[in-house]
Amino acid sequence: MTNQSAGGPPEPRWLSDEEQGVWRAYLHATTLLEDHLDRQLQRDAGMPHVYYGLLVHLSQAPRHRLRMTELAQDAKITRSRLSHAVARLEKNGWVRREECPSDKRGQLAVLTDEGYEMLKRSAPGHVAAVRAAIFDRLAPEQVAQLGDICRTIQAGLQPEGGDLPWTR
Amino acid sequence: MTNQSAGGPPEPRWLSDEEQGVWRAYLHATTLLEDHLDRQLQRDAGMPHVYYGLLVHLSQAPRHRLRMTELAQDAKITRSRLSHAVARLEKNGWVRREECPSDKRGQLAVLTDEGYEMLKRSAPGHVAAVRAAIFDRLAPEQVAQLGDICRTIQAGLQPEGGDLPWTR
DNA sequence: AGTCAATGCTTGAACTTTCAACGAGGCAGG
DNA sequence: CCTGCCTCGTTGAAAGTTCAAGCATTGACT
Repeated sequence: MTNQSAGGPPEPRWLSDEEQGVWRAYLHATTLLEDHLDRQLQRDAGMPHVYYGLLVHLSQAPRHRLRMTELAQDAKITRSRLSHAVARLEKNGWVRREECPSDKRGQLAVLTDEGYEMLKRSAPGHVAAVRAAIFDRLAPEQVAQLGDICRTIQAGLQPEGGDLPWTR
Repeated sequence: MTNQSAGGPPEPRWLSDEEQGVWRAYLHATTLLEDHLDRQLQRDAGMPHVYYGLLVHLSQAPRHRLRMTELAQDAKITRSRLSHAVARLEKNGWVRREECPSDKRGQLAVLTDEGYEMLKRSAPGHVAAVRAAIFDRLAPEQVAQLGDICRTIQAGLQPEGGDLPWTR
């Protein structure tokens, strides 16, 4: 009898006590982890976690290069943010820009050899940090559960229909 | 035979394929969600998600007031960040600072009536967004699983021993 | 070819976060 | 009371992010 009354604005469906608890735990866990990894990488690799992720994506791409827009999509960040980030990484000598042969508007972000070396140096420490924070703490079922949960959430937020908001 | 060889540095324990997949899914889900909620709140409440969280914490505190350090701990952010944030929220008229009667160094962050009203206005929309992204998509067992997982991760990252890094 | 909307990426300004340094007050020991 | 150290919270500058606007190219339509 508490929802869906007639007159005014619909009573919002509040979170149950359990849901509130889960939401709080989620927020705390994710902010603590983000923070932790950001610090770890800032210390050991001289860049924030997002930037590191960009290098990782490039290192996994065919010739260590990716169109800007594609990289932005892969990393789930805006093109604007990527532009600034690549500018910074370029100053560090870890990434280089190249013109796209097939589209004169396009740019390719290319992982330099130096960037690749840096990645090889810092990867073990980073993996260890991720492992220590997550995979060494969770039971195998939990890892699988986390995967399913994240994939579900992700799917709900992805504008899968093709109406990409990466134009932002 | 791939780990723990004798000579050089210990071969790092890389992530298995499944672990990599889960980690990727985690990163994507959390960044998309953060992004989504940040935008939702920026649009509907004129502030980022973290700032909204501060108001929520204050609204749940005894007399709508909290010591700065305590608020920072609750929200899992640094005191410096909080200082800047409160300055901004003060400009908006949603928070006010008060001297702490028992400790002259201390400051209390107080939620103003205006801030409380703003919270009441924007809460329904925010809850709806959280619900739409998470609780309406996950099965009840998954919600429980997510809670356990997050609490485990959180516990591993909390400097529970009393060596608080909130001094930062 | 000529037009016009859409795409690819960049830019600068405003805002937020981090980092290191600081001033002020508390607290303990002499 | 004085000294030295710790905690509370703030500050300014540097770094990162967002937002809206902008230029160049492309693609479709005529």
